[in-house]
Amino acid sequence: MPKPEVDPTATLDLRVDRTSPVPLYFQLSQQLEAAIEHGALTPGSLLGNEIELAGRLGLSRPTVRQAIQSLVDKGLLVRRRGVGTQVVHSQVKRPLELSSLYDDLEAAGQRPATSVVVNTVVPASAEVAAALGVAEGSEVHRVERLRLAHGEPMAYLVNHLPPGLLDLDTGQLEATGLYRLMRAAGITLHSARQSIGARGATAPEAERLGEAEGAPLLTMQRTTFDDTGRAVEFGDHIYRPSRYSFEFQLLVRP
Amino acid sequence: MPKPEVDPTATLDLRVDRTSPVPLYFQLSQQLEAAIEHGALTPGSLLGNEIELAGRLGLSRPTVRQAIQSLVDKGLLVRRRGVGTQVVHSQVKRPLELSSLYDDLEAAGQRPATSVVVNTVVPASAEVAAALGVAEGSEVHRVERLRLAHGEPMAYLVNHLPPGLLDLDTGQLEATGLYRLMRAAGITLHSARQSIGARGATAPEAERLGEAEGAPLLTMQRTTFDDTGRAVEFGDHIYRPSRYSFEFQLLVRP
DNA sequence: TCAATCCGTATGTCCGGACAATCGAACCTC
DNA sequence: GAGGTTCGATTGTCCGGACATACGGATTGA
Repeated sequence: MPKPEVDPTATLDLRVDRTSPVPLYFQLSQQLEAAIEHGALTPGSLLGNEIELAGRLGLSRPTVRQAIQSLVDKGLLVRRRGVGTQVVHSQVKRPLELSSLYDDLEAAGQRPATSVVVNTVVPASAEVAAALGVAEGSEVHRVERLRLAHGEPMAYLVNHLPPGLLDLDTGQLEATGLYRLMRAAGITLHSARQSIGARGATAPEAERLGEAEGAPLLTMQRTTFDDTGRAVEFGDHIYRPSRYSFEFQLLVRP
Repeated sequence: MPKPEVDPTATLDLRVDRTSPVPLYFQLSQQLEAAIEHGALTPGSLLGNEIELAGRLGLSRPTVRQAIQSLVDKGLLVRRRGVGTQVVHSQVKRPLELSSLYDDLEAAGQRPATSVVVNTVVPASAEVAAALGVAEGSEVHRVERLRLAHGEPMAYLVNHLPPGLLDLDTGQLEATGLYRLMRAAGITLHSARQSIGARGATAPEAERLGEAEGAPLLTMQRTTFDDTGRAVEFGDHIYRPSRYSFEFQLLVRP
C-alpha cells in the first residue's frame, strides 16, 4: 500500500500578484509564514520540492528559493539536502530584535507610562564620551526617564545622545519611545552592543523605584549604532527584577 | 580636478580556486571579511560595483551577490541602492550566537574549571516537564555543576535533559561544556529561548557561590531546541554579577 | 541476517542575462 | 540663487537552465 505523501503546500491557496510592487519572493514567504503561523503547515511536515512549487506558482526556482531562504533565516524552516524542506516544530517566535522597552511593553498589551525626570545638555563624562565617540567634556544630551507599568515603577532609564542628532521634546518622549523618535528622524538603526548584569540598589535608586536599598536590580548598558557606524545612543538602565526580565529567542547560525 | 575614486577591492588580491570544494561565494566572502578585519578595507569605503567585481574575478554576479549578502547578514557591510556597498564602521564583532558559558570563558582566555555536583536521573518536575515536552514525573537527567574561574565560584548551573539523548559522563562534563558534548553526539542545535533576570540569593545558593544571603544574583533560564524542534536541554543558571555579565551584539534586521 | 553498493530525489552551487527601482549629482529653468 | 528635472550609476528582482552533492531507501552481495 503506497503512502499518500501529499505535498501540504498543494492544498494551500498560494498565489502571487505580478501587478503588485511587492517582490514575488516576499509575497510567497509571507504566505508561507502565515500558513505556518495559522497551522495550515504543521510542524515537521515536508514542504514539497522547490522545482514543482515553482512550476505550480509560475515562478522560477531562484525566486522560490529566496522566499524559502528568508524563512530559514527566521528559523521557521529547515532544509536538508536530499530530503527536503520541513517546518520546524514551532516554539520559535522572535529571533531577538533590537527592541525598545516601550515597544516590548506595548506588544505585551500594556500601556507604558513614562515620566521624563531630566532632559538637558551636559558635558560628556569619560564613560559617555568613550561610548559615543565624542570628546570628553563636549556637550551631549542627557535624558532620564522613569517608566511605569500599571502605575508601578518598572525601570529607570538614563540615556545620552550625541548633539545635533535629534531635538528631544519632553512631550514626545513621554508619549512614545526613544527608538521611535530616532527612526522618525530618519536614523537607520543598525546594531547595538549590550551588557546585562545585576547589582544592589543604591539609596537614590531604591528611592526612585520604590525598592529597598541593596535590593537586587537588573542592569543593562547599551550603545546603539546607525548604519554609518555612528554611535547614536548610550543607555544605562536599571530594572526591577520583580517587574521585568529579558526574554528572547536566538538562533544558531549554521 | 577629478577625484581618484579608487575601488578599494581593486588593490586587494582577491582570487578564487575553482578546484576547491569550498563554494566560490564562500571563498570570496571569507577574503572580504578578512580584508575588513585586517584593515585593508577601511570602514566607510565603497566596495565598487558588483558587476565589475564579478568580471574581475571571473564570477557571475549572483555569486558575488551571495558573497556580499552573507557579509551584510553578518552586519559587516551595508548596501544602498543607487549608491553602492560600503563597509560598516566596525564596532561589530559578534552578532550574538548561542554560546555556552564554557566557550565564552575559553574565548576570554580563561581556563574554566567545572565540578559536577550532581549527575543523576530524577522524575521531571512540572516546570522541567513543560520545558522539555515530556510527561511530568517521567525520568530525566539532572546535572548540577559549579563553574569556577581563577579558582573562584562564578556560576551554579542546573540542567535537565530528556532521557536517551546523550550519556552524560561526569568526567567529560568536567573537561568540556555541555553544548560541545551535545554537538559531538550529533545533535544539531537550532534555537534557544532565554530569560535573563535577577534576584537575591537563597541561603544554600549563597553558600555554594560564596556570597551573602540576599546578595544580588544574575539568573538565566534557557530551553534549547534542535533542528527537529525537540527540546534537548533546559537550564536554570545563577551567576555572581561581580564575576559575570551577559555581553552581546545584536543587529537590526532590515 | 547483515553489510556494502547503487540510485532516485531534493537541495546546493553557479551561470548569463534582463529590466525595474532608487539614489545622488549634474543640469536646467525660473 | 533656489528650485525642480534629467540622467547615469548601482543595487533589487527575476528568469531558465545546468551540474554537483548529499541523503535515504532499495537492491545486491557476503
